[in-house]
Amino acid sequence: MDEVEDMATNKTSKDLGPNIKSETLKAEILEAASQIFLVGGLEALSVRAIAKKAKISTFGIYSHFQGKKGILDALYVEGFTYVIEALDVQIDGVDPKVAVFSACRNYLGLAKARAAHYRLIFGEAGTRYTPSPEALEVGRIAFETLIDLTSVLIPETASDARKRQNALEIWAIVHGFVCFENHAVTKLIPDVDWTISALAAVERHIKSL
Amino acid sequence: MDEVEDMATNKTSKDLGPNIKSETLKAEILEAASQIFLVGGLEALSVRAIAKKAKISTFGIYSHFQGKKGILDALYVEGFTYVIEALDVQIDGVDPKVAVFSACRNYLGLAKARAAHYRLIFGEAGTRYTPSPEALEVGRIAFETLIDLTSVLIPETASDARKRQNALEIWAIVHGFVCFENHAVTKLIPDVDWTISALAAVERHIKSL
DNA sequence: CGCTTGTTATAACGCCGTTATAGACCTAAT
DNA sequence: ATTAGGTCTATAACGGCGTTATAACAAGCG
Repeated sequence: MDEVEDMATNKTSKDLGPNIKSETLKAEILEAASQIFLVGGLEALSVRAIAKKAKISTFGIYSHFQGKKGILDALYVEGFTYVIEALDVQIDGVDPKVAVFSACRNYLGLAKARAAHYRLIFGEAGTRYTPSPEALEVGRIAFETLIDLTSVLIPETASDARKRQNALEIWAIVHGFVCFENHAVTKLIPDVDWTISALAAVERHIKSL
Repeated sequence: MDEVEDMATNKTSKDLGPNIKSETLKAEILEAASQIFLVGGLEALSVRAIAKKAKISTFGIYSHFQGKKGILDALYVEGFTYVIEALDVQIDGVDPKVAVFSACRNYLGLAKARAAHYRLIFGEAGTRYTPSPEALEVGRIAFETLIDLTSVLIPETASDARKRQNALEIWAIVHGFVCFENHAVTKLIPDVDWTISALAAVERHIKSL
């Protein structure tokens, strides 16, 4: 009896082992990719560089992530996850304007601290990369989160289209200023505090509501 | 006397010939690049593709444009030149709001008709491409043109910083909506007329002035 | 004609993402 | 213990990229 149970336990343990190892390795690969991306951006993110940092061969990128696109999808999800986190501010019992301002500040901070992620989710890779449906879903959730947040600024009776337009307007303003801060032409404008400028534009918008 | 003049003329003619031929070839190379770019964007714009379309070897890209960067600089200049043209609307004797609206419509149209140029001037190539000082100058001129145009909306006594902020706000709005129209997530929103949405946002901004 | 200089086609270089091949390892059956 | 089959993965190769080196060609001069 003891021998039979012993063999069964060993077999169960061995079945779980590879799965855990595979998930751990996948996480290590993604961590390596994130670190390279954070410092060197898309240009530094080659499968050879990731494989080297994760101490595997390039083949591992394909078996665990189905290739570079899988890596980009994971980073895209990371990028929009950061956006969702930035928008996660206290709404209840807080002045709506203060809440939205706080979120915008978070967003501007994220765009700076995670510049590569930000550029990725805004299409730096161009037509060479199309996000997966799963990645797009996280983006959609982020947008819904933005709509919910910014809706506190307008009457609850407003239509869905109105709420969406309001969210898009605020997003356009903030995103626009993020772009100017990094744009080859506008970043050369002297004596501009881009955060202050962006928040001033948001304030103007809020006052117009 | 006639023979001396004849030889001098021949020598002058021969000196001019190569220069004209070089400029013509440079223009043909750039035309080939523009056509490839217009249809296939940055991804299709390889030196081999340009060389093939211009019926030269890749070496010609280097001797005439000092490499791919020179091509990108020329396209960057083209991109901002289109922007300047879009902003070139009648101001005198026209309602300021109508003038700005007209320019915004032009801008939105340009962003659609010249999508690859637009993406290039807004950084699609990322850190792999840095515009030359000459290219940046055209961008600066475009921005100055935008400031001049949008200043008709505010009092002449406004400070330069105020005029600049106003221009940035309108630019952020319009650019933001251009981005959403093409963004993998937001472009999936059903039943959105992006031009109408963008112009509505601009109108809200103008009313807030 | 031979030599020198300038121009340019073409192959090679090192990089890229990806795939094919070979090798290593494990398991089951005999 | 040996063999066969399956799975995983390192590594080389493939075809593309931007760029440079090499060889070939053309023009000019003595």
